[in-house]
Amino acid sequence: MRLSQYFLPTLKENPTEAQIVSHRLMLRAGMIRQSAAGIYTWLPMGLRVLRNIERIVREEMDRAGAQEVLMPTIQSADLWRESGRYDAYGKEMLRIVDRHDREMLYGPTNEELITQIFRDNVRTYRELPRTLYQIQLKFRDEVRPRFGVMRGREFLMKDAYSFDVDYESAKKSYETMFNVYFKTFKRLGVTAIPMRADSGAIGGDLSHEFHILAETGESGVFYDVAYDDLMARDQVDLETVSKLYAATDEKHDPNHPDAPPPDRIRTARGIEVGQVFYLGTKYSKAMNLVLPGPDGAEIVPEMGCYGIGVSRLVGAIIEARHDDKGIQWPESIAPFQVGLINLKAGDAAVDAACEDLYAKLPSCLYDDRDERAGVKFADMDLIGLPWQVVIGPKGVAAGIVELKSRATGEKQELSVESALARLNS
RNA sequence: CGGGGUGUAGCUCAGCCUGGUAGAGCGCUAGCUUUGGGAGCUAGAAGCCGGAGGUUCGAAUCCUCUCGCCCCGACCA
Repeated sequence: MRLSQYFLPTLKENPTEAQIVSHRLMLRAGMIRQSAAGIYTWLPMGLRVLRNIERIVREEMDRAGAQEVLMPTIQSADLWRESGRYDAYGKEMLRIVDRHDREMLYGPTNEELITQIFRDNVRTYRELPRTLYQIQLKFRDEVRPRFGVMRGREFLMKDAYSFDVDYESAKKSYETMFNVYFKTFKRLGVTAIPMRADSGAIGGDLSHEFHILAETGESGVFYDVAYDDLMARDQVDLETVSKLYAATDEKHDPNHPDAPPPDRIRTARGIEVGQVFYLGTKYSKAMNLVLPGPDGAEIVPEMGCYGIGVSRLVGAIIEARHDDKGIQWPESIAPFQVGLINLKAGDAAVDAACEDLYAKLPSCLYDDRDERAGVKFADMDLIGLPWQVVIGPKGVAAGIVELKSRATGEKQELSVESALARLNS
């Protein structure tokens, strides 16, 4: 993509509406624009990141055997009356009346809908276990939206639902998802520690929250130092993790039987980006999801639900990865892998060298604008692509380009060939 | 939902107290000069001063109401 053609409205100054760093950077880097309190438009740069996160989430869910569906955002109130949540949910639920005076709502979550789908379309326990998921917009009418995309009212969420014949099987589904989360966050380039959690309004008992560690996190977290090693692994099992202590400030109890001695507790701040719940039969029972079981007797499937705040992750990852100049994207979700800076647009030799390299880089944002060098460096640092290639008249004359890592700031001068080899490896 | 702010040009803000008909910096447009870390000069364009009432000869400024947005708290992916 040529920057001269790209819709990328960057800002030099911080908009007053944004108070925290990820929100500021997302506005300044031209990723989002606010359209109403807690409601955002995703501009091309932001959308690329959002899609990349989605892609990784989707790949890991699919790999674990979950199947993607897409449920509507607007649902009928009657469905929610079946579970009793239409009245229980409160003002966070956005309620709508259609032209026929039917009561509708914009879904804040989807247990009811997915349970209905199962009830209406599954005939026997032999079809279990199944895990379905979707990546869809949700709406929760927060009293006080804030922190940009991290605490919006409209947000993009991956929500998954598992159905099993019994508790043992449900626990396996839970563990599978637990591992999916572990791998997903790892691929996203952040450390997300699973903490024992309350199950909140959704209900159930077995539950973990995944918190990304970031200095600006909303809640304080306390965890066993053993997590440092654990997080470096490729896979974890639930048994191991269940024994390790990790809690947010509201649940933290130094006297808890599992709590390690004080010198083995790490204190940090965290942003919740995912949660896994074992729901039991709360919804299946309430909504009369009943299947013929192995011995002919009826069974009520055991459910689990698993959420990842996809849009929130964009902000959360920025909170975890930035410096005073801008964002530092992990390669896995970067909107482009390389930013190519032409220091003298209009100079035949420099243009030719840039065009040549641009053609050979599959994921490259080429700053071909007629701007001063300082502007280009500043914008490139702000948007945070993992690699920068700088080409100017001096370098071209000497047959070299400069390669810079955004995250480490490390620069090296290389021939075009070795720069290409480095970037394409 | 309680408490506190704030709304003036695309962005950041001054002007308001003490009414007299709109300002700065950055950005934008054009020209010249510059050109390896957010350039300089010159000339421009750009605002129903959030909205509605009221007071007044006259309102960005004073009064009333209203809407938006932000912050703290309670609540949450």
